[in-house]
Order: sequence, then C-alpha cells, then structure tokens
Amino acid sequence: MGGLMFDFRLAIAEMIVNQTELEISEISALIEIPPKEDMGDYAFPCFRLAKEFKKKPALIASEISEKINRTMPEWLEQTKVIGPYLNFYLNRGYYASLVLKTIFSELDDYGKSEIGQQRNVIVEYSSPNIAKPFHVGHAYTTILGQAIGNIYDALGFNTIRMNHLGDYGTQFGKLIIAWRLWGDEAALAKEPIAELTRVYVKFHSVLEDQPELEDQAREAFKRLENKEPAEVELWQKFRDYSLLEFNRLYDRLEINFDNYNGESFYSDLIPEVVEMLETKNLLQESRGAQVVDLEEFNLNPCIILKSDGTTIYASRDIAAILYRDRTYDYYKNIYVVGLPQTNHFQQVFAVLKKAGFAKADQNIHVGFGSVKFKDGDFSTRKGNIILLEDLLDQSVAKTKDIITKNNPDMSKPEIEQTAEAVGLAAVKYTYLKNGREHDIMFDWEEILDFEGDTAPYLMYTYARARSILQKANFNCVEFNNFDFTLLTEDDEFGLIKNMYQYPEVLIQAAEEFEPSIMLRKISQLARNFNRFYHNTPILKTEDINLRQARLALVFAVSVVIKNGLILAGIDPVERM
RNA sequence: GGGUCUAUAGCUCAGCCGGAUAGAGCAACAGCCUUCUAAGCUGUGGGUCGCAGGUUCGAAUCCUGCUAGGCUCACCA
Repeated sequence: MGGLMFDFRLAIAEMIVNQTELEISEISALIEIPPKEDMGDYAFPCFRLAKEFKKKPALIASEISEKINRTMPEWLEQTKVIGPYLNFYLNRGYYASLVLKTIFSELDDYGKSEIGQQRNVIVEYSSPNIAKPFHVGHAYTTILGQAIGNIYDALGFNTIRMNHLGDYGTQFGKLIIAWRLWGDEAALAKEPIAELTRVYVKFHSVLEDQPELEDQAREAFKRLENKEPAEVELWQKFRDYSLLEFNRLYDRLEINFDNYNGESFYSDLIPEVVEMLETKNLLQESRGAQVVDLEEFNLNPCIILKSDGTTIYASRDIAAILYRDRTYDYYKNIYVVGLPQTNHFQQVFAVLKKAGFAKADQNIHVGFGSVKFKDGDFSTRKGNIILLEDLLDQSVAKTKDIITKNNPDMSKPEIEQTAEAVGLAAVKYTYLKNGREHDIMFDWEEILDFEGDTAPYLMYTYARARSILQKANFNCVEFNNFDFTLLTEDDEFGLIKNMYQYPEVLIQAAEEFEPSIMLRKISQLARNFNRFYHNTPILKTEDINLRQARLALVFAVSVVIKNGLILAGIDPVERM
C-alpha cells in the first residue's frame, strides 16, 4: 500500500538542507518540477539563499551542485546548474524499477493508502426530492458525491454515504390532495414520478380557480406532521415508489448509499435542537420567529422556528448534524450540495459554532456549479428540463453506433454491454473533469463529443493497452524477472512519472474534494500513452528483454488508468 | 447595498499556498491507417492572463481599488 514509495522531493531536500540554514520543510516546499522535461525532473531555485549567503543565486547553485556530485546517490543521475536553478536528473532505470515494482505488487491497490485510519467520513450527496423528476442538474451532486466517497474510501477512511432525501415539507400536503383528486393507481405503479408530477402540476394549474385547495393542502400536511395514519400511508407510498425509481437509476449508474434518512427523519429531532439552543440562551424572537443572531460571523440571523411555530430546513440540518455526531462520531461531515446553498451552510455551521459544538469545523460544504442552458435558465416551468435518463440513453445510443461501426465482429450482447459502459462513462466524466465550482453549459454537441479529453478517450486508451497485453499473453505475476531498468526513453520515462504522481494527486483530490485533480493526471497519462503507442513498437521490439519491459510498462499504465477510472465511478472495458 | 464566487487562446478549461519561454482539449488549417484498435497520432496558426496600482530579485498567481457577470442576503429547500 501507499507510502512505500520513495519520496524524491524529500530526499533531494535532505541533500540540500545541511548546506543552508533553512528547515527541511522549507527546502522541500521550494523544490519544484521544471517546466520542460530537458531541464530535469526536480529543480531547486536558489533565489531564497541569495540573501543568506550574499552571493548570486547561480553561484550558490553551482556550489551546492559540486557538493552533491561528490556523493551522488544511486537514484540520481546528475545535477545541472541552469542559471539560478539547480536541476536534478533522476536515474531513469532506477526510477522505472522502483515505480513499476510498486505497481506490480499493489495492482488494484496502487494509489490507495491507510492515511484515513478508518475514521468516519460522512458524505451527503444526491438528495433528490421525492416525487420530482431526476434531471441533469441532479446528476452533479450524485456523480461528484459518489466519486468523492470513492476517493475517501481508497485513502482508508470509513465512508458513510447519505442520501438526504427531500421527503418532507408543505409540498407533500399538496401532493396528498392532488393525488386524492386525480391520482391513477396503475399509472403510479408504472411510472411513479411521472404520475406524481402530473397530479402536482395539475394541482398548481387549478389553484387559481379553486384557491381553497391551498388550505386543504396545508391541512393535509398538518395531519401528516401529526402522523395521522391515512396521510402517513400516502406519504409512505409516494416515498417508496419514488425511491424505487431513483434506485433503478442509481443501480444503472452504480451509485450507492448507506443511508436514506431524509428530512422527515431529522424533523423529529428538532425539539432537542430548540431545547439545546434555549438552554444556551441563543434563541431570540425576531419578527415573530425564533432566530439565532449571527452578527459576529457577519451573517444574517438563522431562523430556527418560523413565526407560526413550525420548523425550517436550517433546524433540520442542525438536528442532522447532532444526530450524525452521536451516531458516527464523524471525522468529517461533507455536504455535496450546490453553490447556491453556501449561505445556508455558513449559517448552520455558525449556529453550531456559537453553541460550542466541538465539531463545527469538521462540517464541510462542498459546493458545485449549476447545469445551465445556452438559451436561458434551467426550469421545469419553461419545459427545458432534460431528464438524466434521457441523456444517458442518448449517450449510450451514440456510443452503440460508433462501436458497431468500429467492431464489426463484436457480438450483440457485448455491443450492448460496452455501449452502456462507455455511454454512461462519457456522461459521468463531463461532470467530473473540470473544477467543481464551474457551471456546466449543457450542450448536446459537446456532451456527445467523444474525442479529446473524454471518458471514451481514456477507455479507448485502456482497451488498446489491454489488447496488446492479450496478444502477447502477458503474465503480470512474473514481474520479478522483468528488467524495468531498460525503460529509459523519454516517452517511457514520462509515463512512469505520471504513474509515480498518481498517489500524490489522489491525496490532493481528497483534500480539495476535487476528483478532477486525479482525473487530470489519468488523462495526461493516457495522452502520453497514446504518443508512446504511436511512436514505439511494443510487440515488435527485437530485444526480448526490452519487449518484456515495455509490455510491463503497458500493463502498469493499464492498471493506473483503471484504478483512476474506477474511483471516478467509471468501469473500463477490455474492447471498444 | 452586504457577503461570496468567477474573469487566462474563437469555445470549454488547467495553471493560482509567487519562480525558468503561460499549458491542454475542442474548433480551423496541413499531414499520418504496408506497425500492436484512426474514439488515435503529428504539425501550424491563435494570448495586453478583465483594468489600474502596490508588494517582490521575480506576479496569471499575493494585496488594494475598479469594471463586468453569477449566486446569495429570514419564515421554500
């Protein structure tokens, strides 16, 4: 598992540190990777030392270089002074051997680690509203949250995945009334969400002529809150049917949860929140509502109880945090929720902080952008809503066309299976490839473009690698007999560098809740592999040992691409 | 108005806890299937890093101001 591999940056810092007055951590932080490959693999800029020594940086660089050259470790090929920079060139054979041996012994575990020490990390994501269609906007939290959970799992945290369902609130009163008036049992069984949406929309359209429905809905919700059997039964039915449909989508996308406690669950816990805040004297009355003043945080007051005495989402979220603390004693509590709710989470976290809650800073809102359309906003009313399922189907259909064209000999079932895998991957990747705070401009052309930096490109690269290995009957178990030190060409060395960096970027991705950081490395690896593939004959390599080493390299690349894709929730295919 | 995020190639974005000539992909143009999958590869063009100051040996990166846009600012979630 991770951590076994040699830390070159630290080793270089150790060689430099005793010639300066700086701390090793400072030196290590100064070491950088040169912008061009021919400038070496690591570089130490000497500007910082210029003051200390009162010499020109270039002179310092050459002095340090001379000392290092006297006791050159085996992993270092040479040092070179280029102006004020001291550049380090690794011994490529040694490097290749080190990295590839690690990959071959760890395989699927390469990149994973135990730094999480099995501490509990809660990731809340997806959280759709019951009875509402699941559109391309909901996919963001769902796909991003799943990937973040996967990454934390890989780093040895105990991840608890929570789907905080929107299963409560006044809209359920409306839904109950609407259903009683116009509900169709058979339609509900067939297409639950479509049917619930139909009656819900109808409710709003007749509201103008029958305003009394509004009061009936309020009344129905009150009965639901009071747990009247008739209303609870209906609510349960809507919830179960909706979940049935959501789960079908989750199964297809391989999204999974440990817990589906929604707003209704936490609503029951609100009295204790109110009591706690009252005990601490934090509640004030303001315009008839009970609020917590957050002036000291430069935030608006947070409403805990509305003027009619009923609860609100902030109080539910606070209740949820207290519950999660009790139940999981979490290390981190991560909310994968859209950026528009930033203010809300700031308030919730601030209330807890004010209340002296010990884990207030371990709650994290991981915000992300919105899915937008070129021609105006995404809105149900305007009818420019795109169901996630429709997007998936389109993507799979287009993939199927391409596969059929490119693989005339592929069997029907394999085409279906492959198209499904590649089609879904293409969609997932568009949600994960860029920084999460950017909005996604929804564009059919772009989302169904499978060239360049896309999931099909990465999967295609993987399939190419696998194809070579299959033709060569490559056996990865014999890796102790391989001479990895033969892999010293630029293209080969570049690939090995990318793979060496993979575990580092995985940790960075976790720290920043940003799967794109990891995927970018995988994408770079794939691009470099395709160049290597194009420039270098592998199966036709004459030297038998070099051929074996190159095959091993191909194998290692396939392992790393696969590991990265799997963390992103993408299953690579052997052929496409 | 307060808070907050964003502004980098025609488009989508990296780079942002300061470092060497600012990078990818798409699109455009020109090439490459007698080599292991052309969903691929190679090359060309394309930039006042929103604007103006400041800090520094050095700024796309840090600070200040400005401009433009997004989101948000109490009884929806």
